[in-house]
Amino acid sequence: MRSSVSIRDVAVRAGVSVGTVSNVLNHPDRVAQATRARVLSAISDLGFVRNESARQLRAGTARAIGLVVLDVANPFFTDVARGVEDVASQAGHAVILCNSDESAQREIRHLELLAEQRVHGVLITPSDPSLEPIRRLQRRGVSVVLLDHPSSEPDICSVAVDNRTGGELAVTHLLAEGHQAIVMVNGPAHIRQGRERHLGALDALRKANRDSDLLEVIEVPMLNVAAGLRAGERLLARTSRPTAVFCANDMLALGVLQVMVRAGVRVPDDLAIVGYDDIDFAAAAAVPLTSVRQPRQLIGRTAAELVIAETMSPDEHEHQRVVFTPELVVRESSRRRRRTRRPARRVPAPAGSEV
Amino acid sequence: MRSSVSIRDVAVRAGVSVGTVSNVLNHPDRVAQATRARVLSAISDLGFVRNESARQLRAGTARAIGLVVLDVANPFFTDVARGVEDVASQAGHAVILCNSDESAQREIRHLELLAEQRVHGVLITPSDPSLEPIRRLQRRGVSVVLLDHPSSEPDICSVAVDNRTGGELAVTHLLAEGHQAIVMVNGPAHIRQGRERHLGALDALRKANRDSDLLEVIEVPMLNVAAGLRAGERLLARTSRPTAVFCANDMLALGVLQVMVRAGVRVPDDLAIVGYDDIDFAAAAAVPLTSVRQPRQLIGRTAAELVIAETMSPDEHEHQRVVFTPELVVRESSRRRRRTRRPARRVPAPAGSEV
DNA sequence: CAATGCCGTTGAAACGTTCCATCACAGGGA
DNA sequence: TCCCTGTGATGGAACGTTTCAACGGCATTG
Repeated sequence: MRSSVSIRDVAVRAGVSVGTVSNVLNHPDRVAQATRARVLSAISDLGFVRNESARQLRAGTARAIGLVVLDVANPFFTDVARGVEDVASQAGHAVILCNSDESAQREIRHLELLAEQRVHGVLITPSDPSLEPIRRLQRRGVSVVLLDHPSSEPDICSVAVDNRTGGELAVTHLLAEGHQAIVMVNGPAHIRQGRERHLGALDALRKANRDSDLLEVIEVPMLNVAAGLRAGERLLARTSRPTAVFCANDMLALGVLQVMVRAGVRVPDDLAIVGYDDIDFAAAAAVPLTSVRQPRQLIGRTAAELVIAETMSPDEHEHQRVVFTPELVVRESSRRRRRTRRPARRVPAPAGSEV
Repeated sequence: MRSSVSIRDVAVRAGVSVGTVSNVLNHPDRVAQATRARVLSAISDLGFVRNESARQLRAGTARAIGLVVLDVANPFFTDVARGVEDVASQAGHAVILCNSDESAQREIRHLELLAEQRVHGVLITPSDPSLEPIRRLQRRGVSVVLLDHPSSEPDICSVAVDNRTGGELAVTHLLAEGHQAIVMVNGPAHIRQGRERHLGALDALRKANRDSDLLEVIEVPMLNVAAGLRAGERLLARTSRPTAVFCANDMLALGVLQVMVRAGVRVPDDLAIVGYDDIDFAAAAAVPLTSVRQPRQLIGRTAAELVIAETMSPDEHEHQRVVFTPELVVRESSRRRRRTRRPARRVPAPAGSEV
């Protein structure tokens, strides 16, 4: 319990005024060497810890930034978070990590909370397509940077990766491998990333002069492994199966892959799979997963730098729209021509495996 | 910018005193229906958001609990975090998530920060074996619960899984599969979990009347995939290789597995691998990974409940030491007798595969 | 010697809440 | 008529900081 010790107690013990103690804490150069030493020893004697809420109340703003992501369990976001954290802690800011679970309602609650905390800025992957709660926050003077979501309007910073190009890369690759029936396993329609990746997939078809019917979409409610498993089971239960699946992220792809491997469906021979994000686990999957790589940490770093820059000088700040370009990483899960990975392996080539 | 609107502005607009506005916020029953309505509409007109630091300053404590983990990028911890978050948000608390990266120094910095924030309680997986920084926090009246770390002393709550039993389960299983040379890939010595899993492994040897030389230890600096990759390469470079590897967690195991698969080492025939934690990705690995399962979310939930209970009634609180029992999940990565998972597969059985 | 400038320190105001003792008022019972 | 009670509203104190104008003392300068 020890009713917590305040700056006043320290002042009494050191025989100085509270103002001086505060100066020792915040402007050590303003106070004489001897006094400073006295105050510091009083601080350590009493075990004084500055009360951040009081500091904040006076200062008007917290030394923290909020980070709202769709799902912390997704390694993509933890990597982004790592980038954010690096930059933020460099600048002396704490990071408050929130999970919206792709729910607009939870997003609103978290933003409310961050507003009450008077955070400096917020980095957010929006769940609510209207961006309305975010606007409200902005109107209150909080700098906001959209994460993994390009801004359509010019009055807000954003850091994103070109999802449309990513989707196009993935499907162009599958077409080049000769696939004629592709299913895209996508998240809920209000998740913009998925919508854009889908548009990119359609671009790929168009550019290859293929009919857009070639691509069918299966929508799942969440972007995690469990949803991937269910999608895989749905695919398995069908009478006519596609020859390739493009998943909106790696978690879904790993789920689908797991179902296929268990059911004895050969990947990629019977079914090719392409994921998105290239999380670390993609390379270690049952069949190493082809995926679209995004510069995860860099996204986080850039976003954090933007938000900090904006809070430093809100007036001359120019809103930026940073877009990174994704990159296709081809691995075994989508290679028609199978590499003889394991020396002992001598499997009769399935029909149609010649490219 | 809109210099933020305070409770006072609301009061003026609604034609009441600040006390009344505060009552509307905190004790709505105390204020008459009509007044309440007037105040509420003033609040929404002005877009008032309560200043949490002011509230906190007055109340003396934040509505938040801190969660310090070794590595957010480890799915084990994100699952634990999910459990914590569920319980905490139920109780109206925010969760401040910190990453110690297994570094005692970062741990200290984070605890310092949490102390400044006057959090209600802290859940922590300690990096610093001395627990000294944690003691300091306790002395200041913050409730602490050790996470994934049994407490040796009776004056602190802890929630853990019996690591020693887990280690024993893993190695007993490997011995039963006939392995004669086992390597344990372990994290740094100051990480208690790893030390205990190692002790359990030795228990298994003893109970089977085997010589303890049978188990060799490779120590790596971190418990992540990258470290696992390096460990795998070290193993690969050796002239005499073990027949089985037990990794201190799944991230390491996935790293080792990836190296082996790439190098054409057959798993489990040439090298069996057992991991620890049974993260979701373990089942989806190149060769589905045998692992020791821990009740991840439950650990988080229990710890959060304990810390909240302790902060509610610090005096009559009985410190508890909760220990869960782990469970071995056997998958293909350690099964001597290979199941014919893929119909096409007909691999000549390697010598000694008959159990 | 007076004026000036600098350094280190002080004391009080302010930040936005919550809490609490107090008060105004209306209605009911004696 | 007076007193009592209960309901709602009020005003100010308190929480622990930071900031800032003011001040005293000392050295320097004219």
